[in-house]
Amino acid sequence: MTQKTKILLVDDHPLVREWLANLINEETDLEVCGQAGTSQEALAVATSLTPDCAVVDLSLESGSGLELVKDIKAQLPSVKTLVLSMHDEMLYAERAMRAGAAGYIMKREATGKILDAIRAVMAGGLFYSAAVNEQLAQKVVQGGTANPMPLEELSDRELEVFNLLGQGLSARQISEKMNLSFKTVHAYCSRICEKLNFAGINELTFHAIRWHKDQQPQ
Amino acid sequence: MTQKTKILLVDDHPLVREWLANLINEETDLEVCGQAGTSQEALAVATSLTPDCAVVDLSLESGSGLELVKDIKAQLPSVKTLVLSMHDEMLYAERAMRAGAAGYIMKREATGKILDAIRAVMAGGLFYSAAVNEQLAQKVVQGGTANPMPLEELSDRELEVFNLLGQGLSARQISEKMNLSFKTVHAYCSRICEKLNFAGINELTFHAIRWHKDQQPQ
DNA sequence: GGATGCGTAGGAATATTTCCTACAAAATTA
DNA sequence: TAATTTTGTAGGAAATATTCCTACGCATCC
Repeated sequence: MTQKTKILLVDDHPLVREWLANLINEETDLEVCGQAGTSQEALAVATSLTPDCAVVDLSLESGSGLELVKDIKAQLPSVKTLVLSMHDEMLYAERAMRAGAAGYIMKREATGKILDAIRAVMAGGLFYSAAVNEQLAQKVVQGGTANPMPLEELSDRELEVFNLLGQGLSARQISEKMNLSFKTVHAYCSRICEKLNFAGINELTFHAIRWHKDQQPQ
Repeated sequence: MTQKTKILLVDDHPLVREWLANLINEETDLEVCGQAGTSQEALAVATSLTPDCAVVDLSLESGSGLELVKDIKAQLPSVKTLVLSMHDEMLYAERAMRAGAAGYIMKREATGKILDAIRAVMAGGLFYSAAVNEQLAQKVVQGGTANPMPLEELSDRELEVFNLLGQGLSARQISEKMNLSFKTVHAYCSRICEKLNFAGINELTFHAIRWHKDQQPQ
């Protein structure tokens, strides 16, 4: 063996960091070269230690883990990033992917997965766990890049409805506001669901509300 | 030393469980006697192994951690329960306390705290971390300030439904997840609407989703 | 030792959602 | 330009969901 793979751990739970460090340091080909609890710390440490791989928890207290992933990608493109998350929804997996993460695993998953994932990304691959992949496969747009919510594909009216849904209006209220038959609004909803790959109005509304909230700065 | 304190770990993240097990087993006076990832498992294991203390994660995937705490209290009153939570708010600390937990600590907190907490509850005491205590004190001091969404008024089950709603689940899905008739879930929804002054499930869901989003640091 | 709150749930009347179908105008593509 | 797809619009029927009521045992609170 020439050199161990140097890993930087970024997680604001000391517990998780310690546990991971332990796990990793028991491997002969991997070693933890540094730890950080915040994004700022992480960037500083990463710059000075030049790890091969950064394992980043998405839900950092100060600033978003996603931003950190982006920053690492921008400032230290040679560092592979593996995202650890406690969210099992796609929402984050997709965002992580777009942010430039080479892998995404959930804390719920088995221990060994993490080591596998590190090795997979170090081998130049991507590691997205099975559950994520399944869902992702259905959402892949042509060209290989997965787009989390291709709102650009919505027509003007569809987007209008989407936006109104995000404000908490019901389909009926929207139809009144837009002076349309509620049948029309439902037709829009169906089309939006198709385009965005949602199962029904429930899922649609959920994402619309979250999206709408993201739009508002604060 | 006569006997090590036997501890049962209940958390649906294998990572956290392993980490905790490691941490605990390094102590001379403590030992992990069993682990569980679900409420059902936890109750079964607890019954057969009769641990001295159960460390329970509040946010179990199947069923609520609060319910588990109550069940343990009811069926195995000799088992001390220590609640681990990733929520830093009072909302859950208070409920945990009332459900019969002897302690409440947040995953964010330092490692050593957990061991301290276990020893504290085994010594017959209560362990609620500093932050919780402070907030409790403040709450006692400043009496009635107008609260836009008085979630404290919700009962445990109502809050559970509110939270699930915020995750984007429909009433039906919630009824399945909680193993209740959907009628019951609807009854909860009505009561929540009354207490929170919402017009219907639409408004309720809207606020639940936004609230839920605020809870996640992201 | 009633009154109130909680967890649970059934019935009936409405309202909403889903799934289809339809068609003219506009846009895109062959 | 002719053919095809996307938009904006909406109706019908069947499946579901929501609302509003009622109910009942158990806890807890005054």
